[in-house]
Amino acid sequence: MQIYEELKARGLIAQVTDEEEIRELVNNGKATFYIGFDPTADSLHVGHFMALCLMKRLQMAGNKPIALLGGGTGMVGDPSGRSDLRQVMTVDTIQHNCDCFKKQMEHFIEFGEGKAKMINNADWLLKLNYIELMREVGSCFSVNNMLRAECYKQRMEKGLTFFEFNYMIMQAYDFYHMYQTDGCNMQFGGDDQWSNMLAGTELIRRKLGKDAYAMTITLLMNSEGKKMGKTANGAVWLDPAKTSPFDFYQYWRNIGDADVLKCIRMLTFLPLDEIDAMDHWEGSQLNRAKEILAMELTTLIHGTEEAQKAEEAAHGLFAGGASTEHMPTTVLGDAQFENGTIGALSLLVACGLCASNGEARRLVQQGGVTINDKKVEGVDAVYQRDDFAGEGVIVKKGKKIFHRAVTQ
RNA sequence: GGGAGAGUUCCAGAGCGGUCAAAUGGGGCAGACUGUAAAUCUGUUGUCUACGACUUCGGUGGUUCGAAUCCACCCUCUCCCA
Repeated sequence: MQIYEELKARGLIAQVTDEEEIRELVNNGKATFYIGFDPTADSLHVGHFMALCLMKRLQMAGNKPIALLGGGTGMVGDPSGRSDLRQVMTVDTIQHNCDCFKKQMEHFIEFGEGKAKMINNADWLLKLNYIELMREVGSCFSVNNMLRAECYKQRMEKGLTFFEFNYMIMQAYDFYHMYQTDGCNMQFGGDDQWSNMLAGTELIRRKLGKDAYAMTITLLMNSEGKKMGKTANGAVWLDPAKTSPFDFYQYWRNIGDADVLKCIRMLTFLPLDEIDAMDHWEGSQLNRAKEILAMELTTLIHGTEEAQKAEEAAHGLFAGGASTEHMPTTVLGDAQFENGTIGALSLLVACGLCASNGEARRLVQQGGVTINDKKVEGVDAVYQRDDFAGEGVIVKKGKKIFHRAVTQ
């Protein structure tokens, strides 16, 4: 099976500008393609990971990848599909985030001579002169068309500033620029980027009279139509300091039945026939598929060793006989103890399991806290300092959240 | 530039002088059920030294015994006209 067919079979391809041409280019290793990453945070997330996987797959098929850091476009911020204005980032933040992205990307993709290339659009965008830019490309954009673009729909109701409106032009300019400097003839990106990407192929056609292509990756949505890779507390990050390997593993382990196979197909490198075999699994058997998904992904992101630790920890906790080894841990200092004891509520807050004393109180009253395998019966429960020595104390919030507290 | 309207707790959105820590829905958290799933049902959802106290309704000042609610100015946003 050739690469294009494989991508299609995995459900990764959302939209393409010219299927025949793209198939031809990609399958024969003739594409030089770029994917843009705007430095909106100090870590990559699952969406970026999908893009990086795509990059890797296409690279293995002989195509030349360019990872484009959005040091310039990040100065503006993409309004696509958003209902409100993005927080405008400071120059320092953008630089910091770019550095973080760069470091993480190097784990997944090999950069260097003859391999993948990494460039930053700050290198050309920041130098642009307003009047010159307008004279060069301004006449190639129809405001009427831009306003019709799907990505601005939501903003037409709440208002779109001229500042953000320009984002599309910046992104189009990137493609136009790299087409000339790097022979970049294709752009990939999330499906929400479709309008911006078309703006680029259109600009190249108008300015240079040449054809360039664009293809979007299906956005990872769950069966309820919500973007995956997000929790109530924010994204599922690739940086272990922001989302621990254990939490990362658990996110995928806890995925809904309806979404398991789709995720395995889109996110893992398992052979398709193996995945098709799982397609018949039903009911609680799907739990096995969830374990496979969680294990595969955690391995890809954090390495075999971390993945195994996460799996062991999960097995330990849910199959009884909790292993405290890989559990998130809080070290309690002297200040937290009063006369050698600490109250249950303070303990919950100290471990970061509750945001406030009141929340902890509620939780205990509702019977949601277990400490050292014993349900906490009252809000005035107290623990001795000695209890925390050695292995420490296991605090369990609800059914799935385990935390360990120790003394120094 | 002119005119109209809006800013309420995580979000949407009621409230229009005391009975407001603020209806309702969503989301979150917990309990029951279960397969570490989904659906469903129940409770809960500002803070605290907790049957009481304290701080919140864009900002600042004012009227009043009393303000999310009234007035003034300011800021932000939306809509209509140019």
